[in-house]
Amino acid sequence: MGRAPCCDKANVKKGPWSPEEDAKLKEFIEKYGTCGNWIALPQKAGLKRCGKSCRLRWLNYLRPNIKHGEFSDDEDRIICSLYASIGSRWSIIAAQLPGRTDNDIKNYWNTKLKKKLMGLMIPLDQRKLIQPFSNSLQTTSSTQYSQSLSSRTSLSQLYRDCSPNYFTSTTKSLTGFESISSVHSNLLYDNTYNLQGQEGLLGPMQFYPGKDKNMLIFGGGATDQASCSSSDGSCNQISYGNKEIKQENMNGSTILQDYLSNYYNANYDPQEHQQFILDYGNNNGAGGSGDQISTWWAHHYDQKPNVFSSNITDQQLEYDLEELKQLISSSNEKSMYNNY
DNA sequence: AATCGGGGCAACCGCTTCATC
DNA sequence: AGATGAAGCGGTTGCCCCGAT
Repeated sequence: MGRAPCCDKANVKKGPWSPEEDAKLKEFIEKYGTCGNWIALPQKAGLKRCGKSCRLRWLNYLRPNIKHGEFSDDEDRIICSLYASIGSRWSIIAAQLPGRTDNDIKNYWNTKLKKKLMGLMIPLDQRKLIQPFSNSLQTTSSTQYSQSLSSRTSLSQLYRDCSPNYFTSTTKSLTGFESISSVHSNLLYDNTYNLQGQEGLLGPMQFYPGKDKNMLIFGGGATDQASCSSSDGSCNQISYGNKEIKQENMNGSTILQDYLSNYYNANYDPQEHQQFILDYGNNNGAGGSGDQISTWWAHHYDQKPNVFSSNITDQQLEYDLEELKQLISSSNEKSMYNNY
């Protein structure tokens, strides 16, 4: 014997609410409140609805200060951070977003945000934005490399691996990983260069040597945060905050090569190494920094590297994308098993 | 113009948690 | 401490809309 139903199912209306029903419910609650009893409310309000249905309609749609429409980037970040920390506790997540309901956030996550996240970190060659320079390189597959990255590391771990001098802190807080912005001024000062491309000056770009010689991180560029001022347009000095950034033109490719040889304490041969480039930042589509670097590299070193792209910006790195992806796939697997 | 399929979202279902007796 | 019922919650469903064919 199951539990007694909360209402007389035969006499309650189901389906979408009419404007008249909305008005009745709103008027009643504004006048008398919920009286602490949703089950009894519909009868008092003259509605042929289940109490649970009234409660849901009020909480998700009718109550004051409900926010509908597009979610902001900030809201996205909060949802992602909390989902990474506590999972699908929608009511708790909703409590951090004034005006949003748990149902709204759940729907948004399931229909848009999840897909948006899963779409990040797709190798550029899969997006058909960069044509591989040589067939042999194409078969060494940045897909394989990115798969091996996914299986062994997270994006934040990758940053730390690749730039051990800068990423000493691995503190993970409730809201996610420490922003890399705090170390950015050092990176900019040491590692910002102008890249001289076939079509002229590409830079300024930042690069960070990888722990693995086959990996080079490029991205961001200083243009997001930096300002360049000069009367003749040569842009020899760039300001970042109060700091002036040293710049050199990498027109002969020797500076990068020298820098990397020095960094690795060994002769560095770009044709042997650096077949994989992680391009990060918010301009890594066609014509973006990864595309430009790939072209630049090909021009100077006679081979086109595989570019592994992440649409992630420093501010967005408050949650761990790879962990989120794992969470998403594991929850998908779980619901798949539940169907059997 | 009709049909189809996918996406988005409101609403429902049923399980869990909480409060009260 | 256990029983009961209401509220809360998350997963799922089903309808509507819109774009593609």
